[in-house]
Amino acid sequence: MLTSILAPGSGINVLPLELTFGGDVESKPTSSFVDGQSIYSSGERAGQAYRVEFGAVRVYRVLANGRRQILAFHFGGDWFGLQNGDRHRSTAEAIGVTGIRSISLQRNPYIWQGLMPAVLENFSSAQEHQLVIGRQSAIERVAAFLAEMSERTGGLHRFELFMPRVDVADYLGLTIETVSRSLTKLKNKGIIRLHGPRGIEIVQCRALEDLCL
Amino acid sequence: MLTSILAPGSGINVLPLELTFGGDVESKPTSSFVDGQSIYSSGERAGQAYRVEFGAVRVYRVLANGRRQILAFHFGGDWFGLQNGDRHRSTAEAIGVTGIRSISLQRNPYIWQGLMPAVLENFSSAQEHQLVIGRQSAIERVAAFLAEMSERTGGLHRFELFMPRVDVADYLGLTIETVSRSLTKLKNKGIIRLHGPRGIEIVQCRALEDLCL
DNA sequence: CGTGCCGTTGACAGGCGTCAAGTACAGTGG
DNA sequence: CCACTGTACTTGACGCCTGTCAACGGCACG
Repeated sequence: MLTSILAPGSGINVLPLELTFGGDVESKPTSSFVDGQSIYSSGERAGQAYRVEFGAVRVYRVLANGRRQILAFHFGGDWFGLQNGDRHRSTAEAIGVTGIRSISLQRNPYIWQGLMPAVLENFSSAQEHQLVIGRQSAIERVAAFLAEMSERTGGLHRFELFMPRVDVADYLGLTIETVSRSLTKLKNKGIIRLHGPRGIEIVQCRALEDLCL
Repeated sequence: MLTSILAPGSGINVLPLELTFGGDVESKPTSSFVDGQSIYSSGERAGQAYRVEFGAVRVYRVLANGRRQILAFHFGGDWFGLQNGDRHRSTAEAIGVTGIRSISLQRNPYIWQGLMPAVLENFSSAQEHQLVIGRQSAIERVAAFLAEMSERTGGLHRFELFMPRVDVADYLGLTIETVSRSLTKLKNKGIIRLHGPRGIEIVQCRALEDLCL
C-alpha cells in the first residue's frame, strides 16, 4: 500500500539516499566499523537514522540474566536504528568490516516521511520473525533462516553466512548446539550441503521452503 | 526521538484522530464488530488505517500446518493494519464487541506522516515481543504477558483478561495447557490471585516484574 | 438435565537445553 | 617448521521443560 505512494516500483530495501530525499539531506560520510564494533548501544540517546553501505549489522537486546536476542540482521541498503522514544533500547554492532551512513533526525526532521517505507519494512520483518521463533521447531527455524539469507543475498543457492553460529542461535531463539545439529540434519537429508563452517549450498530449494511452512 | 517532533508530551497510543490530523480527514464513522468477526483477512487488499475505539483486536498469522501466532493485541486508541505491500499478510479479528474506525490511505495519502508514531509503536511492541517468545521460559512469558496487560489497562493491579486462553497461548508461543499451568504456578507462589477464568490480580508486583527479567 | 465450550490437572513422551569432549583451523612465538 | 593456544564448530550423553493426549470440573445455553 505504501510502496505505491512513496516508492513506486522500487524495492523498499534498496532505496538510495539520493532517490529518497532528493539529495539535499545533511548526511555524514560513510564511516567504517570493525567486526563487533558498536554502532549504537542500549541506553544511548537516539536521533540518527542509519543505513548499511556494505557489510552487515546485528541489532540485539540482552535480558537481565544475560540471554541475548538478536532482533534483526541488516545488510547493504537496509535502514535501521529508527524508533520512538529518545533512547535506544537495543544495541547495533557491525558484523565484519562494515560501512554505515547516518543522518541526524534532529537536523532533518522532515525526512521521517521518507523513512516510512524503511520503518514498515523493519516492522514487517519483525512480524515475520515472530512466527518463526513463536511457532516453528528448531529445524524449521534454521530452514527459514537459510531461506531468508539466501533471499537476502540475491536468491543465490550458494552463499557464505556473515555471522557465527552464536548469532544464528540468538537470532532464532536456540542454542548453538541445536543450530549445529539442525544444520547436520538438513545436510543428512540432502537438502543442503555445507562448505566449511560458513558456506551454505541449498540443494533442494523446494524441500527447504516446505520446511518453512 | 519521534515523539518530541510529532507528538510532544503525549502517549503515542492515545492520539485522538483529531489531534493527529487536525480533523480534516475523511474518516468513516465507527463500525461495530462482534466477537471473532474479521476486520481484515490475510490476502485481502490493504489500504486502510484502523483504530480501536473500544473493545480489543487480535492480529495473527496462520502457518500452513495450522499453527497460529498472534502478532499483537490492540486496545482502545491503538492504530493497526499499517503495512507495506498492497495485500494483508495477517488477519485482524475483534475480541468481544469492538468499535473500529478506519481511514482510507488512498484518499488521504498525506496522513502517512501522522501515522509514523503509531507505526513505530507497533514496531517497538513487535521487537519487545521477540524477546519474550525468543528467550523466555513459559512462566516468564506468562508473567511478562500479565505485566503487559496490567500496564495497558492503565496500570491496574486487578483486571480482566479480554481474551481466552488459546489467544494468550498463541500470543506467547505456548499451548493452553502450559499457560494454565504457569498461571497456577504464579498463583501458588503468591504472586498473583485468580478470580475466575479471566480475572487477574497482581499481588506481588515486584516479584512479577523480576520474572520478566 | 443434556450438550458444548472453556479451563485445569495429570501422565507421558519427545525436543531442546546443558554439560562435556573432541575436531578443525588460524594466529603466535619459539 | 612446528608446538602451543584460543576460537569456532560439531557431536554425544543426559535431564528438564513443554507439547501431546486424556480426563475432569465449571458454566452457559437450549
